[in-house]
Amino acid sequence: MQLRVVVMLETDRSLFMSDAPSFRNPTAHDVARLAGVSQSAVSRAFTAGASISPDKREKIIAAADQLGYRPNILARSLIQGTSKVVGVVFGQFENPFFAHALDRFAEEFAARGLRILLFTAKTNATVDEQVAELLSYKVSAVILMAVNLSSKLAAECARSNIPVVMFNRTTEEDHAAFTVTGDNAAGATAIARHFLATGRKRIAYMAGYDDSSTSRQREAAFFAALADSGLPPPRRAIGHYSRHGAIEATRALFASASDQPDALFCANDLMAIAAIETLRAEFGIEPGAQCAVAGFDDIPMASWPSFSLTTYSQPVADMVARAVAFIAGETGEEQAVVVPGKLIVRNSA
Amino acid sequence: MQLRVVVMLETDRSLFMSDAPSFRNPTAHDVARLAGVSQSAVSRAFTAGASISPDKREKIIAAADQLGYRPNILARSLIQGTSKVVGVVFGQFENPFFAHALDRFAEEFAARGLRILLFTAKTNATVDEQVAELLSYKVSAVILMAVNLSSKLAAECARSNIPVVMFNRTTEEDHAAFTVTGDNAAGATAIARHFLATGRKRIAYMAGYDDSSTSRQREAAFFAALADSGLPPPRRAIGHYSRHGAIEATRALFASASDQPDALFCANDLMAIAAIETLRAEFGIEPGAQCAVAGFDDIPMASWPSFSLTTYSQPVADMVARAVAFIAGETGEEQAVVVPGKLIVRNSA
DNA sequence: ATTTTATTTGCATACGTATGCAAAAGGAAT
DNA sequence: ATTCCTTTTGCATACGTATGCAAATAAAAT
Repeated sequence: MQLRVVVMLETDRSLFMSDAPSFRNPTAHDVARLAGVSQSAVSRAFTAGASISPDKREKIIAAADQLGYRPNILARSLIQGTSKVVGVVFGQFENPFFAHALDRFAEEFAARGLRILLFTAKTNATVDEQVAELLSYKVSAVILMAVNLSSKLAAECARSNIPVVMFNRTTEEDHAAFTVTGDNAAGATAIARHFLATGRKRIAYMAGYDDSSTSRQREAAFFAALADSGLPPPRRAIGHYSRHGAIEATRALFASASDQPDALFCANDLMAIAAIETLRAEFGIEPGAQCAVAGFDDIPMASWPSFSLTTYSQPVADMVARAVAFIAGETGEEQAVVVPGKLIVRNSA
Repeated sequence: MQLRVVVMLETDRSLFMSDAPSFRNPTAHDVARLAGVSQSAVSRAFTAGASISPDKREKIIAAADQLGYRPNILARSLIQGTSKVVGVVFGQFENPFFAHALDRFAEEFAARGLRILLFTAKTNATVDEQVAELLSYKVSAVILMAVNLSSKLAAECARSNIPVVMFNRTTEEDHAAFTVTGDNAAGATAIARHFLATGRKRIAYMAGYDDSSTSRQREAAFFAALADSGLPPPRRAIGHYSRHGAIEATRALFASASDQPDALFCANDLMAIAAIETLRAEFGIEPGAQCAVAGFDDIPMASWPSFSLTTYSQPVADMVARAVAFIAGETGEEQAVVVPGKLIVRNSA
């Protein structure tokens, strides 16, 4: 009677064990044993273009299916010294422009058998850490979306032969990274001319961040175009590329009831839309007539009837395609690609 | 003299090597050699809580810095049989609800030293492939956002001891996955009661997908609540959880000028906002008065003045926290978590 | 000074796959 | 039948790290 109890305990434990963390996935050796071949053959059966006879491959695949075998990508990457993974450092979830770009990247990468290892960085300070860790993963490329990388880490990437792409940002350092942006100068100039052509005089600019190349380039070209026409430098506020920041910036710009701007160029659409809503809700200003509002990006929301935002487009799909082409080595020597967009005039200006 | 030349050639070659594609990153062995210790010691110096004296660790870290050494995570994961990576399968980039959730996941994971391997799946058919590949990466968990997994693959994950979380979806199969959702039934019921309390009679429902548990649950509860009050089953259209689909669905529901609904419940906010805009732009209907519109999620956009959408909230941060807690093993035996939200009444209904 | 105990260290091996190399097998050509 | 060429196959090793184990060292207790 007592023995019986002991046996039950034993059984119980072994059942537990097979369910427990110690479960071992089948390896290429297991498959090889079952199929009566060598481990090398199994490896070749799962490697496109490897030298193996069709019938043997078939036999191996059958054995693999039976065991539920699946090659361990970590082991493969360890040998090959590189993984089919691209590191993406992402900052701005709030902005649909980047969400869309991430979506496009995912799709383009998938078509090339690449995966995305996603890192998020709220501050530029953390970007370096993230990229450093990406190196440990032997990623085959790094994409920085709307964040800046220190030249120290850019150099480290270069040393490890890992291409770095800055998406929608540029860098002063030469050869630190491949950059792909929209045409910030042309876009800002087009917006400025449009404002001037429609008789705007009291013009304001809402920046993103002061340390963002994108915002600085748009600002510089915008200011220059206005100066060319003899206008004074526009009033200016910083919206931090966020809705919340843009609302505050709008309040600041329009606080003085006696001297409100009659045109506002925001460094991106997200902020421009926030400005439009704030003007309507808090100042009773309907954008388009009394005050023109323009953005940058042409995110899908810009065309929604509620906003009908005049903006300069950044062709996300093209930009992503250029970045991916660079990573795939399908491109020349150029280090900075500028993808042209176009002025899209809607009701807001 | 000649020896000297040879030495220079040697130097030259090694310099060349370090620049060329075949550049080899320093390994733990290199660091060990430089620091005069064993490779094991290097490994221990980089492993928290490992047995190593403080001064030796210091010496090793110094040598590592000098060489630019960084542990190869692939090798580590290979030995340990698991990587600090969580696979996320993501479908809906268009919907800010999921973008926000992804952001929260990224942050919670980062705090626990976990990384995200991102897969996108436009169709449910591809989800199985993606998850299968995730298994090859020895991820420590799988998160499915707004997609369904076949029970076959769920079983395979279970066999490999990889926890699976379905975010904002449920499954009929027992123990196939941990599911975390908002309170679809309570939410839909609350919306229905709100419609009834405000005297709505010709009520319509816009579904997401027919095979989405979320949409089905909301629909069932909504229909049941209306039936309880003796109303006929609402008119119904499918919006595919997309803006485009929702616009078409709205047109279909309001096509007959003689018999337009006076209330519309959309399975999520994204569609509800599209409906609001379509009603305004194409039917001259201002939501709130002539026709009530309600959504589900309470995405940030719902509170924007342009929409002021009545909705039932899904607390993203809580939902994500529950999912992460499950993965981290900080939770009990429950298989399905329902996080309550609340009815948020704004101007649209 | 000696024993006991705790801590640190290196050795050796394992993780699961890819791949250079040489042997074997299969075909083609003579 | 023999040679030659092509394809297939297995052996052995390497990738870079973690870890059990025993030896060595340090610290504590007697």
